[in-house]
Amino acid sequence: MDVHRLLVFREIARAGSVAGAARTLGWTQPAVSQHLRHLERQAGTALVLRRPRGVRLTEAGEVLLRHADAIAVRLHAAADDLAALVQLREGTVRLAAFPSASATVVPAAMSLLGRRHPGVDVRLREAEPPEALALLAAGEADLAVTFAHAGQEPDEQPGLVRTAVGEDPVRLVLPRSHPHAAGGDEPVDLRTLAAEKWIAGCARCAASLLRTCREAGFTPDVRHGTDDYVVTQALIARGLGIGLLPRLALDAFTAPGVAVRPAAGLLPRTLHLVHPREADQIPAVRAAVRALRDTLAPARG
Amino acid sequence: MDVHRLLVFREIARAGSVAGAARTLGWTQPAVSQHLRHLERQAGTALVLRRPRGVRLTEAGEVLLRHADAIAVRLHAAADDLAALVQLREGTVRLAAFPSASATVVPAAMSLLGRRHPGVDVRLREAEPPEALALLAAGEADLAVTFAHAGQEPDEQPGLVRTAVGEDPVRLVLPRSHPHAAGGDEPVDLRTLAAEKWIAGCARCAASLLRTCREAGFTPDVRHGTDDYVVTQALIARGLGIGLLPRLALDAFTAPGVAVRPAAGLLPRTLHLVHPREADQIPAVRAAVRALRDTLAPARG
DNA sequence: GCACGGGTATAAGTATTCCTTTGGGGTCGG
DNA sequence: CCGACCCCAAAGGAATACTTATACCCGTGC
Repeated sequence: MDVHRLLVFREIARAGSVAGAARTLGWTQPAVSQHLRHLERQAGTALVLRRPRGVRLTEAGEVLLRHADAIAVRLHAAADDLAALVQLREGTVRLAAFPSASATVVPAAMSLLGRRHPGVDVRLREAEPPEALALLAAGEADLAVTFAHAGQEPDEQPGLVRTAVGEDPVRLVLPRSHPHAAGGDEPVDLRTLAAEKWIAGCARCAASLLRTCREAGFTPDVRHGTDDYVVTQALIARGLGIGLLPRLALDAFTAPGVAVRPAAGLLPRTLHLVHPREADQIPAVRAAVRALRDTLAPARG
Repeated sequence: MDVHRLLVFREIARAGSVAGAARTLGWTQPAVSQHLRHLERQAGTALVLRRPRGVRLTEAGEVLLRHADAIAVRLHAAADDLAALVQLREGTVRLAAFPSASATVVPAAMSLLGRRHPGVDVRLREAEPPEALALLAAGEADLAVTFAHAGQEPDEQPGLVRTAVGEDPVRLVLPRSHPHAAGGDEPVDLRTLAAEKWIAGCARCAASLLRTCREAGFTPDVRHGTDDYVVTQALIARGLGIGLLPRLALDAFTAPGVAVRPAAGLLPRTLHLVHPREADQIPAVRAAVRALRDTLAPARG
């Protein structure tokens, strides 16, 4: 049972004649006639009776017409649903982002996306970069916002594409009572901090800290470790150490008891958008990427 | 939105991979891959994400799959319904037949058809041949049982095909009190009846009566006219005239007060089945034709 | 009565679509 | 690292689809 022929048959029934169907289809009459013949052969029964002024459906033809109509309706519904997705009148993006982005640029981007495409639904899940990549690989997220510290090769996951969308500068964070707390925008010389106690972040942040200090000529005395930038700042405010934090984290939250200074030799981290290779063919994902990029562009540099 | 591609896509979704769909379809993998590519181009969005061990549907793919499933269901239903009609598990035949056939061979044929194909529904409508042809032409009947007297050209309706299926001999009907009432199977000589009063039937039957008598050398004195073979016999039984009736009418009903004799020179009428030209491509009609033919065959001659 | 205009079908030829073949890239598991 | 399996892209032959050309049938109107 050939579906195309069924739809041609539907036109015949609608027009009441083979020639009429040919006109509405923009074909010649024999083309439609052949379709009808093949369909009748497949069906094993006459579907129409040829009368002087056209054709008239047989019982089998009437039965077939009802099914053909139902199929045509479904086909239109499918096209409509797809159009809604393509034109971003609906759709869902499952987004994974690391905490400090989730608190700053991601909400801003979601808001922008919501203004541009009110029908698109975004579901955010907070995840550190490795977990975010795992979510993508497992098909549980469509798009991830990740970062990599300068000089660190980000793990390349097969099938995922990564695009850099901006840099997040890293700052020195000190207790307010620290001798270097004042000084404004003047870069601090890291070598003057060789004897400090340090607080490190996640594994890759800690590696970046070690590398930076080594290039400054010393090995830091790391006393504490935590992923959480609120915890980090609480420790620092109490004078339990000093640390490095990216600007996004400080934008999200800066504790009253700490001072933030730039320092020479601090390499920024790079922000990335990651998604499955063909996911940029998905309109909602593409729109989310655009919104994130547009939001992050001012943060660049 | 190409329906075939939609059904191929459905196989991809079912199999979970392009290669798997190709296996179930008996095609090569690139064939299926091209269908998918075209479908995605038409849709304007990715429908699947290519993963190491196959593909995974996107949101748009899931939406499309639901519609494709619905279409496939309808398609199977259409095939099933057609099969029921073709295999005569159901179907309707609208039959038109003239009165004496409707009382004799047609019920027998309907019974035979009902035994052969219990699912086929027959609707009988009694109609003299001209009306029966009009019903066929108007599409209100599928098959007609008609007759034509020997030597009469039946009206040829365009688009209808007529097949002779037997002959119905015509008999002389007399009052029981008539001098010729006795005599059994010995043919009566019509010329001995030139002085009788006659009762004629329908227009064409009357014409046949006139022709027969003329060939016998006289013009009949037609006193009464009626289509109805019961009325005809009532008149004859009362001695109001004599007449000719076909055997089918006498099979249906023979009045107690009449005698039936063969006569030399009485030409039989021919029974016909008439239907629209392609209606023999309709299984239920074909089955009804067979049943009628099988029932009429013994009546032949 | 016969040409005309509507409808139908069939036959043959050209186009197009479809599927296969071939070759190559990517990822997983031994 | 190789083999198995998945995917894609490009090119060619085969099948299908549509057109052209022709003929038939029926109702109508000159």
